[in-house]
Amino acid sequence: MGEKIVLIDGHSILNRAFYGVPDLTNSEGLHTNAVYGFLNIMFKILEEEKPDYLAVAFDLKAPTFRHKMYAEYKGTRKPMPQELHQQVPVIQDMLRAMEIPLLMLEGYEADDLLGTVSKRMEQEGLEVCVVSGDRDLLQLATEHIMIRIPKTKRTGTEIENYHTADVLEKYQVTPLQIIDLKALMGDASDNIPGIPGVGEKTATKIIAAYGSIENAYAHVEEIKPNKAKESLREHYALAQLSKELATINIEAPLEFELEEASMGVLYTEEAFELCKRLEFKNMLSRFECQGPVNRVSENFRKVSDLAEAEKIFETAAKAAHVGFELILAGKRVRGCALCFSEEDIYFIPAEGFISGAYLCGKIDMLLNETAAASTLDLKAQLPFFANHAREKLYDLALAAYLLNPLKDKYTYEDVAKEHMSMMIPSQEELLGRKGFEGAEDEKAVSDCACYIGYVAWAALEPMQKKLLDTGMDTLFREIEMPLVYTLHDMEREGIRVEAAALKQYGEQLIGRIGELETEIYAMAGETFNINSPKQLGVILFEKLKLPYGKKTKTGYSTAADVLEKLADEAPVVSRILEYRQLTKLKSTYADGLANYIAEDGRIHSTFKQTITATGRISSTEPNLQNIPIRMELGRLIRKVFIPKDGYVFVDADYSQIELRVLAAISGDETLIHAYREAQDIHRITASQVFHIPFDEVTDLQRRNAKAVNFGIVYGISSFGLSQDLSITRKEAAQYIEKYFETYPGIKKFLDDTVENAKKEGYVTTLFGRRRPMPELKAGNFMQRSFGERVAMNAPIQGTAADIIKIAMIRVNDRLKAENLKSRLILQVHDELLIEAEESETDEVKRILLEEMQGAAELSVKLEIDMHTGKSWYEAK
DNA sequence: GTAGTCACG
DNA sequence: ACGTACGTGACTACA
Repeated sequence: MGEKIVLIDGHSILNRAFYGVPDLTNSEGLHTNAVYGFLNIMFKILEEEKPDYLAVAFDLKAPTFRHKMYAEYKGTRKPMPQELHQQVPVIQDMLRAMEIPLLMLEGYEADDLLGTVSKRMEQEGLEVCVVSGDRDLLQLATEHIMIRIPKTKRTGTEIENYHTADVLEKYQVTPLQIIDLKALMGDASDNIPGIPGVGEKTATKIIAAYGSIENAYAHVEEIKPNKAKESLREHYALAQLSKELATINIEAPLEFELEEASMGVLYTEEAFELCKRLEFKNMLSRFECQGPVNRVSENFRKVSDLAEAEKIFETAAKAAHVGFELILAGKRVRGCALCFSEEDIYFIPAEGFISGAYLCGKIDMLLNETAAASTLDLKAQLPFFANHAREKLYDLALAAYLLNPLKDKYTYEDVAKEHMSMMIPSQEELLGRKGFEGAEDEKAVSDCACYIGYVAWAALEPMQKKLLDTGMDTLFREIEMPLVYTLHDMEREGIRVEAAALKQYGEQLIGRIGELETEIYAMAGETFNINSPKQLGVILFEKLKLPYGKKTKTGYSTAADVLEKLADEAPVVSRILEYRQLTKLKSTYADGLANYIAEDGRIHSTFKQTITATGRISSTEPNLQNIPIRMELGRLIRKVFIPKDGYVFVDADYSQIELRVLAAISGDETLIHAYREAQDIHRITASQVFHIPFDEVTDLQRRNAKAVNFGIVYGISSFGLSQDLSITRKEAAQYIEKYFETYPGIKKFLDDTVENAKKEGYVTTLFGRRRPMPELKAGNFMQRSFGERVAMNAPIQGTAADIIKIAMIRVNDRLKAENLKSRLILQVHDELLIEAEESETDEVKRILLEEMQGAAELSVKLEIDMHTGKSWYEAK
């Protein structure tokens, strides 16, 4: 068997991939789906063919000989969409990085280059495989040249293969006759004209019978049907032109050295970096076995001997810095990972003479002795530690979050990839879905732990440097790291919930839900699942023929704002709205929360520090940051949140923190002054914007001003404001214009922020937190506008988040420093809730006021509203 | 697993 | 012309 070469039709496969793979975008806003699909097809072919040589052909922009022959050639072809066009240089860079030669020649199309090279290679005795989405290439098929046409189907990519015989079988003509076929039937996609009145069926019959258009023309009188006969007679010249156009030139003057196409490693460092940038996670795993990266695992050691473990901890304490990770299986310590050099990478399992408690104690000690230590996800490990020095401790998951808050996970393999350019297997790959809890493969457990320890150690230096380079070092050390301990304290404390009262609340809802259900079915004339937007849509908009407003991807929208507009049209609508409200309260709050009440009668939510793009924290299992308050019925839920005996709740929230932050960081004199002057910022805004005396501002004017104030914080748009106020876009635009006239500093700040975001690719908060802004590089209006709003909002929301984080740390620390029994238990973005021992109430209030107000020194004073009560309901 | 909806700041 | 306010998490339905 001779050697084999694979030749790929670059544009054609890229095109096919573009339409076959759903849209993908990396965090820079680069579209990547076509590149991704291309590589997948290429790798699949390479795996199947295992060729000795590989090259990819591309068209150049310059006109080809076909343009000279036929002015309209490809003239009317649909231009490539921008999203695809962007990806052409990207795939070319990728192929170059993989050291695959690109075949390009001015005046020739990729087809011609493929034809030329495949014929030359065939002559040299090679097996040739040409990959294209374009059936034109079939004319090249021979015994030794196989044409492969990938088709994207639901089940994946299937590839049709054609040697001479396959073409004959499928098209009833020889490969070369494919050209004649095209000359008759034309090809819309290639702008080959063809002759009128002849389709695929007739063309095939004619060519099968006469062999070529020339011979067919010689026997034109015999041709049937009549329509084809006339057409051929009349348009023979056109058919000849088409034939020439469709003929692939196999003698292009292309310089091609076979040796350069020799299959190399493909997985070069450069290709790896590019894959990383494009965020091709799956693709990266192909690089896994390459290079030195995985050699670290040769130094992994499992240590089960107590004396040896002692020794390792001793050596670790003297190291420049140490990476560690307590390996947890649910509530059990399964061991610990320790790393302090490229050679010293250990997993110490909690078995035999080594107990979990021993390991926890050793790490606590180690942290007090060591110069610096790093780990991933410190908060998860804190329940197992007693006390240790905090200053030299680095949680690298947090560092990774600060460096790019847009990712959805910050696992060790992710950190390794991002910050060490290293591909290592993930926990799931090593241990399966259950992780350390279920894993029985001892070697895998040890390896996984060692990988974690190694990354915790090795990533510190590059990440520390990046934090310094990005100006986020202080934010990391003084806000995010200390906050870990604060959040852990809050999680451990939890909040007391009266189970019986919660149950009662739920039961009280059931009756009314049942009533509504009956009424809705009666009004609809049938029973259906009211909770199904799909079924509900059918009832409202088809059966009851109500006018539908918005449509969603899948059908009619039945969202509350749509239904509210229909409430007057049919009485069933308001019942549906009420039904929705009540079932929400029942399922999410009454029943939902009950499942989370722990043995101690309290709910311990988890606060997540690495989720939001803006720097806020989030709350899960359950989410205690979205307990109802706006509607009275929902608000009543808060009566079941109560302080423990002898305690009260003290609730403090920042008054309009985001708008104050905006006033301060924009430096707008008028707005800053307004905040110094007046209590009611929305009223004074109305007065200033509408040029009327403060006392004469109507409620409507105040409401409008308030909406504009909110809109500004969200990254204003006339459309959004018009929706909110139910006014026209024009009116909304006028409000905004007047607002900006009144507060020119705000306008300048927002404009500058967007401009700077476009230039730098990110925005920052007052404390240096960054949010990357990939959206702004995107071409389409929708995405770009979204990016602009985000750019305006992120510094505001983010700065407010920074401020309350500072306040939380200080409040929590001070409660402890003053030996108080009162504890911080909740944060709801601009609000802190403290469970205060009754006699400490005044001191707690003082601490809250001082630390919340003092968290940041702004040109606008931060005001705090405070309430106390015997339930969360009362304390608001 | 995704889409739609709705609770909060 | 395009068609959304910014940031989250939980629940239900449905493929």
